[in-house]
Amino acid sequence: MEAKVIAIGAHRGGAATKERILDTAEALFMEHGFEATSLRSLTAAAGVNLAAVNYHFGTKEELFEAVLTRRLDPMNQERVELLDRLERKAAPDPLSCDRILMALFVPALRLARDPARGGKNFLRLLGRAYADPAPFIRHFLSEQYAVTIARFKAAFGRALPHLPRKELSWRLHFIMGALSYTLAGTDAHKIISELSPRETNNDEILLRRLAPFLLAGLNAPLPDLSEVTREVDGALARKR
Amino acid sequence: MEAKVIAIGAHRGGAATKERILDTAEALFMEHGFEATSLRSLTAAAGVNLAAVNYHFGTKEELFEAVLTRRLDPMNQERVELLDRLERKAAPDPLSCDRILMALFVPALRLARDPARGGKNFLRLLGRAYADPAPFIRHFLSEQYAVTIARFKAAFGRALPHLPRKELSWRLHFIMGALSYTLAGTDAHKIISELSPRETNNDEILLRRLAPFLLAGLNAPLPDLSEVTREVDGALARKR
DNA sequence: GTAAGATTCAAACGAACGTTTAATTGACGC
DNA sequence: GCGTCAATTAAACGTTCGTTTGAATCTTAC
Repeated sequence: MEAKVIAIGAHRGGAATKERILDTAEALFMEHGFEATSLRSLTAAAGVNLAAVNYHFGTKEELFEAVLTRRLDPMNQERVELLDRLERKAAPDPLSCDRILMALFVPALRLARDPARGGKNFLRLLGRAYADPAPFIRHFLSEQYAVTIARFKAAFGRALPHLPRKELSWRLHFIMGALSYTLAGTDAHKIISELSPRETNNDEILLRRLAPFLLAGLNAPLPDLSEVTREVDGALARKR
Repeated sequence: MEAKVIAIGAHRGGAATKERILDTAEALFMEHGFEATSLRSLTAAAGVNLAAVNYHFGTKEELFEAVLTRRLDPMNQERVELLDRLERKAAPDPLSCDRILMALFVPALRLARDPARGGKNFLRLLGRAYADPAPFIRHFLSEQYAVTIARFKAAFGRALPHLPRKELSWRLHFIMGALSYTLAGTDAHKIISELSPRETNNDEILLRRLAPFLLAGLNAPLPDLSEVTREVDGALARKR
């Protein structure tokens, strides 16, 4: 009898407008970024009053954080739970890299597939947020991800015992880069080449292409840092 | 006798203020992004009049494009020239992947090393620009890169004849993602883990770590797309 | 039915934005 | 020395921004 009260029209249960704001914000922040999205266009698109954002969320920044938290918290929780489950199943052997990657990708796929949870929009927004220079976004994301990333890093460390921890940190960084860049790409693909929209919009095919690529990168031979400047300098000297 | 006239003070040769604007814009756009950088703070930091930007560059967007073009054009030209030279040296054999990657990285390294050409600032700005949702930036970058990317894609295609062209397109996309994300990361590293500033600021070590990672990814086995939904669905079903 | 509280609304706030204008300044060829 | 033109300057343009306000409206419990 509570859910029945919540209707489409205004003035009927504040939760409706609050969610309409979140949904619209998710789409507009994804499309134009944080700075370029005005509260006026946002509230107009959501069909709510201009003051509604400040009333329900406080400030524009807090709205942005609410948009991220709504999807990110459950997704990261799923990731860790899946990782735990897979690790228990593999015990006492350490979990293999490809299964760890799966624990990282599958919850993201679940989210991308579920239109009720924002579908593809949110992953794109997340990818964009990673590259946003705004300090409050960076702080927020690093806090949100700290625990999850540490957990996955430990798992990768067990799967790749020969890999120095510093090298592992870097490769995790590369993985997050390729992942967020790929997920963020709406028309970014155009920069690279002729990929049909049907290809670029299918997040599942995308991640199944990305996984082997990253897996091979994780198992790559260690870089030779002894002669750091030699060969490069050679190429440079040959130029001038 | 012409260079002598150009002095520090105002009113002496317009080229001075024009470059001071470009340098300052490079730094501020890198730090705060395009939207969040106001022409007022920019011109104040550069020590020039507010109207100077519009006078010399037309609009704020044209200024941004000028900032990018100044470094990007020579860098991409270097890349293609280096690629041509290496290919001629390897002929009639096709150039190996690691050398193609070198042709991609070395000019970027040269730029990052040269303080007179903006140093590290510009690569960070470029990485950020790749993820910026502003349409004019995306159009600009895709036009700027179209020729260069196509040239490198052809080279990779010869080095990896067994790789389907579509798969190659994706892997090039992943490479650009890891590259731009890595270069863009000022404090983005904090999200991942404990990497000392000395590590994160040394672009040379960075790229020498990135190269083997990407090289392995390029040579990864083909993804199995036949059972696209099977295993993933299994993991999903196990969840609920 | 009415009081209390939550929500919506129109309107306005002051500040900051990108851009334009008109006047001023300096350099340079004649 | 003077006219020409490029460059700089201070001021203002109109617009848009995020946020706040106080009244109006709806919901809910008694």
